[in-house]
Amino acid sequence: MKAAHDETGIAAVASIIGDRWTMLVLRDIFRGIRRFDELCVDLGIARPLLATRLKRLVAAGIVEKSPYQDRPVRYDYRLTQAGTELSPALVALLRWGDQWFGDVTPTARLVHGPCGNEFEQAFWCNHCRTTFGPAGIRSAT
Amino acid sequence: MKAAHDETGIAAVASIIGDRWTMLVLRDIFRGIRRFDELCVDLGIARPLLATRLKRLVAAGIVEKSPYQDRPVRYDYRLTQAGTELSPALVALLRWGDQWFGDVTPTARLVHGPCGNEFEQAFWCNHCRTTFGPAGIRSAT
DNA sequence: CCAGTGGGTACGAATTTAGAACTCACACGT
DNA sequence: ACGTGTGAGTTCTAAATTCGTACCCACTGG
Repeated sequence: MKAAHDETGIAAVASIIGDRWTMLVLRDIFRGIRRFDELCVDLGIARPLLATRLKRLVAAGIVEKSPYQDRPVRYDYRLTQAGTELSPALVALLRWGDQWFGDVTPTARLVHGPCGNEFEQAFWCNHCRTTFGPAGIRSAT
Repeated sequence: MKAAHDETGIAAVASIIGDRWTMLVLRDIFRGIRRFDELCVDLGIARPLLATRLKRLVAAGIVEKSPYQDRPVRYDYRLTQAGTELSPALVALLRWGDQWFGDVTPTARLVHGPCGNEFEQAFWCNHCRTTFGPAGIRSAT
């Protein structure tokens, strides 16, 4: 893990969620699955791997571990603000995955909290006052 | 690589971009770096790894390899439609990474093609006719 | 005709991953 | 008081991946 030199944003992102499980763990926490064993079962991940993934996410400040009861002390994992703000990315990945690689069942149904309806995701140009899709992007060196 | 059973969208996504390099490769292609050697140098990735990553991406239908000259035949790699439609996710990840983990230099400046200005990314609820951020999302089981 | 460039392969060494089994603390039923 | 169950992990080993160096091939320009 030498990822400490070229910390250009995505490099950091890649070093955090760049493995086969972390993204899935995040999706599950995002979906409301918060307990160690539940995650373990739902993902079919081996326990040691889940443990290291969670530890890494906690260290990165993306999820936090908090006790949800004492007398046996039990913890759950929930998103921090940084974690919550990952949702645009998660949503985009999720939809893209469902669109191009999903078989039948969509991964999760996400809705607009206040009204309960499905929503879209788009780019918005403040200058042109218009929304646009992937094709409208250009990279300005 | 057993990822063929629970193909629930992100599982597929995770099995494709779920390693430390693929996302970075994608970012670079997205940014306009298209040739093997350029990618190799820009990323600091070992050649064999880049080769397998590219092969995987081609197999997944995300990038395609096309000759940009013959007499020596030389190829470049460019995004397919599926690849292009990954951009919302890439943009979201990129911005999130820059915001929470970037040092100073943003990864890339992306602008709205027609006007050249920076843009935003948001969720849009068609029912409420309003845009909203991460906090407005709820998972409907 | 031979050094240089672009685009890769082949092959071990080092690191990760996967999974089964084990631990520990407490709670509950009897 | 005793055994069983549960949540949340840790330890240990074999198998798979990753990395890096070194090598190969086609072609071209001098």
